[in-house]
Amino acid sequence: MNDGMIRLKSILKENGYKLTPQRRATLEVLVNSQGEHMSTEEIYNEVRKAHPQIGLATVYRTMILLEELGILIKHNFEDGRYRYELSHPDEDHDHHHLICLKCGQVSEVEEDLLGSLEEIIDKKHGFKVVNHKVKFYGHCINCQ
Amino acid sequence: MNDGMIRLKSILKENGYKLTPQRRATLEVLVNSQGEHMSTEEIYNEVRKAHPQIGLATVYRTMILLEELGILIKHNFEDGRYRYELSHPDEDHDHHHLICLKCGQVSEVEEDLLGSLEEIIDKKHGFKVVNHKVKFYGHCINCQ
DNA sequence: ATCTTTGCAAATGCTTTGCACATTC
DNA sequence: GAATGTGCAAAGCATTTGCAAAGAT
Repeated sequence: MNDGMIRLKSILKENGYKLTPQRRATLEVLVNSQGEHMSTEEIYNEVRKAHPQIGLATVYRTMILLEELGILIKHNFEDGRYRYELSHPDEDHDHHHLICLKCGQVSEVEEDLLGSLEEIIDKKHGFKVVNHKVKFYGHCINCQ
Repeated sequence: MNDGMIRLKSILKENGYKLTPQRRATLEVLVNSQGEHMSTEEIYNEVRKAHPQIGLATVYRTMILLEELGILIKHNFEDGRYRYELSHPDEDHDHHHLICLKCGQVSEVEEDLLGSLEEIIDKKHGFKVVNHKVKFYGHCINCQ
């Protein structure tokens, strides 16, 4: 068990959950697919390769759990299913996504740069921002 | 028929669609609920008051059509259904939304202020932004 | 022993579709 | 009268749930 898995296991334990073989297999798929945004069914199909008797409902339940614990970020790219990615423990806010309107490719942006906007939102609306989800739609470098 | 409805009718006509009584009733509900974010079923229930024999499928089909024409903006607030609002013809980008994590209230922000971020995205990624969807999660003024 | 987790199948709930009829140009 | 739009009921499909069995502490 590597460092990352030890960290995840302790998050589960702190919250009263166990690192079962099913959950571990699911986490391993997620760790090995960093940068992708997999749907629950895609994850299930991967997990099954290592763990053939697992049930789809278990993977669904695992996704819900991991999202509640902040281990996963849940995305909606409007294709009829939710997609997930591991959250980065050192990022305090979710990163932004670029979605190409032609080819559908999803890529990521590290820059945050919403500080000044969030300050204005606090001053004008009295709203304290905890997190944000930002998607940019447009044309990627290959599709212009 | 007021100015707004005339504009909407001409958008439909330009694209080869008719302003049927069902579509008009649906648009009227949307015009009269500006600032809200209604689900298709909620809209259907309103439309039925004026137009009792309308079918739910017709409203669903109307939402798809109006979104394709850019008349409606489709939102996902993670409550299991899509919600819609009229797009403002003078806004070139969708406005941002503030979502309270406690009470669920959704409010709107006029400020855009993503110009510099979009410039960086163009320079670094060669990605040409056409539109964006920005949601801020946090605590509204009443829930702090 | 008790509490948690799983697998299976069935249920749920939003949305879409097939089709016959109505309406519009 | 050809194309477009509608209403209804049925189908689709991602996700959730009930429940009995299995596993962990």
